Amino acid sequence: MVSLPDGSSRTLTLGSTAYDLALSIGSRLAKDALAVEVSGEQRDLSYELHDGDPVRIITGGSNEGREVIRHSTAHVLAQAVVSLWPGTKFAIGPFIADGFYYDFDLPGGAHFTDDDLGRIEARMREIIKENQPFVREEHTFDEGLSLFDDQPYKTEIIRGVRDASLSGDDLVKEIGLSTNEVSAYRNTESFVDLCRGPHVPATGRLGHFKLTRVAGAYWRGDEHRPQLQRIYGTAFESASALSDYLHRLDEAERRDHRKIGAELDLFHFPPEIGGGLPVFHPKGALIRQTMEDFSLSMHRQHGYQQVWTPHIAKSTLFETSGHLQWYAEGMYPPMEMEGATYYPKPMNCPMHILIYKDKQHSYRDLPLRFFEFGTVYRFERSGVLHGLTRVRGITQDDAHIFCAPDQLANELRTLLEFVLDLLRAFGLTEFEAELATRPEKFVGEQWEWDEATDALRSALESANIPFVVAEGEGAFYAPKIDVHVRDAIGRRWQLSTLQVDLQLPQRFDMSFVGADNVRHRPWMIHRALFGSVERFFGILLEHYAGNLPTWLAPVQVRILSVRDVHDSYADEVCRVLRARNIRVDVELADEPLGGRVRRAKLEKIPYVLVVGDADVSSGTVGVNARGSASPERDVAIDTFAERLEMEIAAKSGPDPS
RNA sequence: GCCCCCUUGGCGCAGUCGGCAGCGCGUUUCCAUGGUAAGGAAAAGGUCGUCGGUUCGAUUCCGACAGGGGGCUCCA
Repeated sequence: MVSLPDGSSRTLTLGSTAYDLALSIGSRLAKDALAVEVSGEQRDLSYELHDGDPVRIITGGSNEGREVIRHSTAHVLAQAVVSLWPGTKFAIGPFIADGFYYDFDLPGGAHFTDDDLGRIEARMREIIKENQPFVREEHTFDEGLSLFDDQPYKTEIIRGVRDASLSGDDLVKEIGLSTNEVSAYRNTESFVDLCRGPHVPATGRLGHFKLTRVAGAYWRGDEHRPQLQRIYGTAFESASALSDYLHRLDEAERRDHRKIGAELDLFHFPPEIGGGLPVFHPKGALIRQTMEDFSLSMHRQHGYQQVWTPHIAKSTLFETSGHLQWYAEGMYPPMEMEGATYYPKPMNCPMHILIYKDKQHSYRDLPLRFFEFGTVYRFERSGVLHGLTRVRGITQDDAHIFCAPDQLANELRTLLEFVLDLLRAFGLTEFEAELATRPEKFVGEQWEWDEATDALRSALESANIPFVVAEGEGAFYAPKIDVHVRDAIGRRWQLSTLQVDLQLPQRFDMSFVGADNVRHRPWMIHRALFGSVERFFGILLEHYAGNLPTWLAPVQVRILSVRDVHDSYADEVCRVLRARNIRVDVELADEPLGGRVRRAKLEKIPYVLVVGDADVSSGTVGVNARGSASPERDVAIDTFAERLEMEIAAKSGPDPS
């Protein structure tokens, strides 16, 4: 007798397997079943059930089902590669968020090329067609070591599991083997792979897969260890689910901010300047300035004072701040000048601290909030640069708040509300936060950490957004909150960071005079809301697929005259709108209307106004809004302008399309 | 930095099994006067990323380098 998730139970004959159970419920379920969860542990369908087991059948459409499919497909990939490159050492092949990968060490140091993917896929399809069973084998550690004695990566894993098992470490679970023996899955006489399982019953259950790319990847992610050849792929339960996924990839490609940036003439990366150093063209600069202006006005409303600091400073400043000690590999190399050594600044905080320290502060001054669009330079290895989301010259919307310790909690609470308000104004509405707490190696006093962490936690609780605690993920000097957002197609981006700094005030010997007429140490909050202006710009372009809301659009309105006799009226409408600070341009009648409308649409301009005979005589315009199915005729100019002004003030519309 | 891929007019791409290169968009000019996603014609525009090698001859084959892209690592 076993129990099912719906509360019912079923009686089976002794020795029945999970597959027998599925079959007893329905032949359809038996056909869809891939694996089973028994007492919270995933098992194969061939698993023999025991009396009283709580059982849940795993089918293809679920996340767990897909994990099983992907993991099993990874094994097929490994078998295919081993058969095509005899002598290959294979490492690990897990499922990942949207697919799976497998890492290989090819004989003679060979490398995969893109062309190999097709050959490997073809071999995989043969293996699937053969409908090879996945047969689970359980071995002692010693048996495992001899079974895989020609597979050094496998034996390394087995030894790791054995040692962890002996020490009772959690690592055992992490690697995926949960008892003091090892399990393996055999597909054929010659192909067997170390694995926790579960797997689909046979390769015939697979087939909706695609290999996507090849990459180099270091064994265990350690660049000092051998570089392996990785193949990425994905797999689904059905052809339609696979094709939906491939469409989502196309959608992400369509939204790529680098592509949109080129199409809309917003920015580019001149090789003459250097990798990761963008230039913003007039339209891109306008968008960026609009973002920054709005941010600055919000900061002023929230009690921030704007400051300005230089781009380079003497090495002694970064010695005091500790950057040269802790962050040197992220810094640009130094410049020598008149006997002193200068560095481009990697962060703005030391300079803001110097502004604070220029005079003595009373508790009455606090909190002090210094804000700056500070451009910092960080050395990023060439391989990690990626459009605007990963650059070497970064403009942070950076501020440092200096407060008395008893002000911290309140300051963080209002700050977090501010963060969310600002992001919402940019159309981002789904937030998830991460609270990173004290790591094992830390500086400072335990009570300081506890107090700062509690203040961060209570800010999160009062902001009412979902958050997870990342135990031990904080920097060595401070706990922090990272705010993540989901964009229009559900991708997650890390944006804002709020960090309570317990160290810099001390390193710079900062102080304020308290009500007790004694000097105290202020606490400091680092915070950036966009994170980096460049990165945020790129994320917004992807979120909106280039269809920026009217307040951000570089050209808000384009006016088209129907025929050349309407040109002067078009100019007149342009003057009227421009006088109301609306960003508008005109394209006169030098080609047919359809072509000009099309071009304006491709430029993703929010409103296209068409003016012809009827409009000239009655002072109206035809309004073609981005995303609307049909244009609106005979709208009075003032009516349109007022509507537009309201929309700009509300930072809304028109709908993207 | 490491692995894989890419580099042909402003942009997107063909192509040359080695014999001095083609399309579409865009640009310019002329014609067309067109009420909502491409009107027509003509012209201009490329030392095929750079340097070296093989060859009678290289944009094509080989090598190095540079730039870009996808990953690894790291992070905003």
